[in-house]
Amino acid sequence: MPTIQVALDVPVARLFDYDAPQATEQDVGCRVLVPFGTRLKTGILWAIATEPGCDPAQLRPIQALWRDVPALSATDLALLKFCSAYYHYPLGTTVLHALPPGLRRTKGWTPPRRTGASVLAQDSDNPPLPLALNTEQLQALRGILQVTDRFRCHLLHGITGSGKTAVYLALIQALLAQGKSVLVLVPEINLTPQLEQHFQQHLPQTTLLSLHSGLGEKERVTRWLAAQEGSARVILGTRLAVFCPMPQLGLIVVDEEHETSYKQQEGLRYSARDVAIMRAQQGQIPIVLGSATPSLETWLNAQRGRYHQHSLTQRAIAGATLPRMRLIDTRRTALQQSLSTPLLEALQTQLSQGAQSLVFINRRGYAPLLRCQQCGWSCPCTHCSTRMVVHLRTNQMRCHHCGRSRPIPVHCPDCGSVQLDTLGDGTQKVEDQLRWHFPHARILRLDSDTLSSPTQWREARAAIQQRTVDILVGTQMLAKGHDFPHLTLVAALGGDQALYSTDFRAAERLFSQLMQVAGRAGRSHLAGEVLIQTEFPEHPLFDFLMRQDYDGFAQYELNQRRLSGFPPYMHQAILRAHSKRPERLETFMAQAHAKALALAPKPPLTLFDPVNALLHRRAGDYRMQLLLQSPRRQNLQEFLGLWEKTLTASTLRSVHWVLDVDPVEL
DNA sequence: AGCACGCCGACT
DNA sequence: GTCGGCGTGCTC
Repeated sequence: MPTIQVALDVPVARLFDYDAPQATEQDVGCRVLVPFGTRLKTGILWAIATEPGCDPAQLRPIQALWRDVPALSATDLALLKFCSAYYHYPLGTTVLHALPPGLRRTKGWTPPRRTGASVLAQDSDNPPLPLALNTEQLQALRGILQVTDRFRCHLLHGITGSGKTAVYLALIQALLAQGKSVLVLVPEINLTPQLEQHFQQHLPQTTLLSLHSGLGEKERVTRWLAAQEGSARVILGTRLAVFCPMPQLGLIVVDEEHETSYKQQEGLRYSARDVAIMRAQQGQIPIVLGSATPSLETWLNAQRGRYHQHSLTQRAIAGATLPRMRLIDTRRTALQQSLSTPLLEALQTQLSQGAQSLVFINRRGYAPLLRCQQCGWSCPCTHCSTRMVVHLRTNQMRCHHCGRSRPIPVHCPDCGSVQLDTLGDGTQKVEDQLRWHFPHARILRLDSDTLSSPTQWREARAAIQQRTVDILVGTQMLAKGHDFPHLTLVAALGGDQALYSTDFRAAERLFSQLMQVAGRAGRSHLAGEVLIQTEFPEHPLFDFLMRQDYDGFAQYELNQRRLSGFPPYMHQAILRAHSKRPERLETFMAQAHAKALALAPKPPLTLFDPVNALLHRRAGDYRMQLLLQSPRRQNLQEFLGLWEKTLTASTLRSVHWVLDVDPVEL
């Protein structure tokens, strides 16, 4: 009677054995329903075992073996096994969380009644548009297509508006013609509808589906299955799509590869970009990482020749040029609240010419701070070690970390003073200031408070395209990947707090963010202008930014990282722990530290002391962390393997912990 | 993670 | 006398 090993969604880093008389090798990768303790659980049949790895008396028979959907392939399972090992995360949890939630239920899969609704209507009246590529685009295309039958990692480094998407499309067409499927990853759910429509127009005969967390449960399973059985040939998805089974996969594209949203910040803390690279390596297929401002990790790999680099240095639309850049020193310029005179003048000129402008401020809400002038009280969140943000429109103070809200106080709860001031700017305050300065302008604010539904996005995009808006005010939601052909002025405010940050990646992020937002200006034949207000014009970052010199910036910043021993010259991992009970958390961290010391870490490996997280308390949880680093990845991985075992053995009740390998936030 | 079991305080 | 707190241990 065969015994099977089952991967289950339990935080125990081990497989569980069951009796399954009906199971064969063909069923490996199938879903099984098993009794677990007093309950039933859905698991994945991981392997057929010749003999049980536990006392045979403990074996229980499975409840059901589901062959209702295809089994995960050996390749799919291998990728998950790799992720579990690399991120030091329990195998069962890794495997189950890679499945869409609809396949994790303790019920079999019943397909929805209506079918085909998910597939875009294929418009056979419109022939595929014959793609016109410029010399650089063709060169990149040919370079990438040179070798498609084995692993190769390509960096497509193209300035904003250089037409990276057209290169992706041509690549997809070429791979589809070879009978292959393609996986395209994008950083944000907001980018999928646009790109999906664009791709579908150019690939009218191809079934193309998007895959992201915004879909309904049934829909997500339906699309996942379409990819798994091979009927969907192109999958366009957010980070979770990196685990989507695709039997004929011939190419992976990671658009905006530098985006931090590829990194999952809870549970299995994977980087979809890195998992995509591992997947391409396992499948022996090419992968293309695209960006105008590659991450320094990727850039260094390209410099070292590990990745093949292709550059697009020209804007794709003939006659389109890069925008003029201007820096405004806010210490030496008159400011009317947060807006400088040159900025107001530039906006006025735009308005009088009927031209469209964008004011970028990467902070939503009205103001980040409400402060009592008498006693300094500043509305701390009761559950987080942070202060609440003023949201004037809804008359709320809101915590951006736990989501709690309260009405805006009329007087200070500590001293009773009614002199409460707002400090700093958010999108709402800037919007108000602009309305005051330009009462006749049509102003549209775009941030996650106004753009929470796809409908709102669609309406906003339509308004921008049809030029019924003069000034857009928005956060980075606006900066990514959007093509606004009428936009000719971009003004960026308040990037300065990034330069006060203790995070060594702050400059890299600010540079890339400002390059992205600057890139929204003058993408078609209209010339663009970019104004950047800062208190620190002497920061070297701005020199490179003014020249839009990514290469120079990367070289400068890499040198800084090398000198100070930071990534990408160093590999890091963080033990992150949290608990409602601070004393237990401290005990756990002290023990974890002692255990790490007991493993006698040798020189290339550095072990730091446990410290409070930057946000020490979040939603009522106390948080601490412990950093480990080594210039050699293998060295770090080996140590983590040993340490992880001792941590698992001593897990204190009520303390939760994870290892974060290759963290992007400290 | 759930969910049992088990051992100590204030209530019908 | 028991209801219920959470501290501990197990799940094939």
